[in-house]
Amino acid sequence: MKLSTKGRYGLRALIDLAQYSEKEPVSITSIAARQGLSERYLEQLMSMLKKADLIKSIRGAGGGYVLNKDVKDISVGDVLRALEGSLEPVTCSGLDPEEGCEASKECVTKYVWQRINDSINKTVDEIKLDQLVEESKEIQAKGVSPRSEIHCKN
Amino acid sequence: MKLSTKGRYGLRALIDLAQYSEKEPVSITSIAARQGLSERYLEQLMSMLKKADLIKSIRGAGGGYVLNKDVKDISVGDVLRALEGSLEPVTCSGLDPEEGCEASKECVTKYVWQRINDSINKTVDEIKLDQLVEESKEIQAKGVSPRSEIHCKN
DNA sequence: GATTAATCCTAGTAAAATAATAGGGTATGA
DNA sequence: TCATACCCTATTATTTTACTAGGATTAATC
Repeated sequence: MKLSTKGRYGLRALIDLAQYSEKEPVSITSIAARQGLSERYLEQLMSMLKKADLIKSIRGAGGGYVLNKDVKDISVGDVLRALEGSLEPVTCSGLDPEEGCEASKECVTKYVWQRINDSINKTVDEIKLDQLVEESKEIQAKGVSPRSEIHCKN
Repeated sequence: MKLSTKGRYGLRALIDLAQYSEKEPVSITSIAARQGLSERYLEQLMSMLKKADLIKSIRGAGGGYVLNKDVKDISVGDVLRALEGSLEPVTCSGLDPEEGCEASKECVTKYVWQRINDSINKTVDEIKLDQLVEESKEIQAKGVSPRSEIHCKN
């Protein structure tokens, strides 16, 4: 039940982007440098966020990315689902009656998976990007490692 | 964010065990046959459930496993944590202030991981084994595939 | 128009985790 | 003594993850 680096790095990257893209587009290079991530890997994550219409890109010199929605209209759930795919704890749980596995009728555990799925989605959809950006600004205002060499692995 | 077969098979196995162990110990062989699981793999899962004190074993001929607690005192959370380890969505999230990663102070996302963790645990701890056993009996009473050849992969 | 700074797209690959399989040992009832 | 069952550890095949790499396209600037 672990998130992959896609979800972890991607959420951090998007918070960073939200924080720095108010005046001009933010390049992958700059996000990667601030967050201590591989540029090439981050590129792929940004591509996924773009496909999910959370960000848009400006190509060419001076280009980069900007948000495609207001920070308050992007939830952590939107971000994680874009990067991780469905957050369902199982793949063939028959949560969707159309796509359920063939043993769905006699499946006792499917309600368990359904409830876990619902609670995860509810939780991540309640948290919006603006809250996290605010928090990030506060932490930086307090002067905690403005140019930290320590990078979180999450 | 997927559960492994450990959690999925193990929960099913424990529901099966709870249902059939009222009169006598239930062997791995019989659970594996009913649930369509590998005996050898299931053996490892049962060992984990035993280490977590959820079940106890009776060795030798006629032996098998029985529950070590009342069905109403075993939660899905107990089972999944025994099999999957912590259900935290990240490993070094600094959720525990003692063990947190070194970038913990400046970590914006840790509250997100904390909230996901809390909601998952709350959900799985609310569901007790007795509910699932009841439901399983009902399904079987309705005559849904009493000796089904179709086995759920979850 | 050339250069440079960017995103874009696909493929490949090393490492880690997962899901089993396998072999042999120990206990116990008939 | 034999068959049935749990016990414990090691090995292995497969899958997934987390990158790395190459090269194409776009656009601003010199």
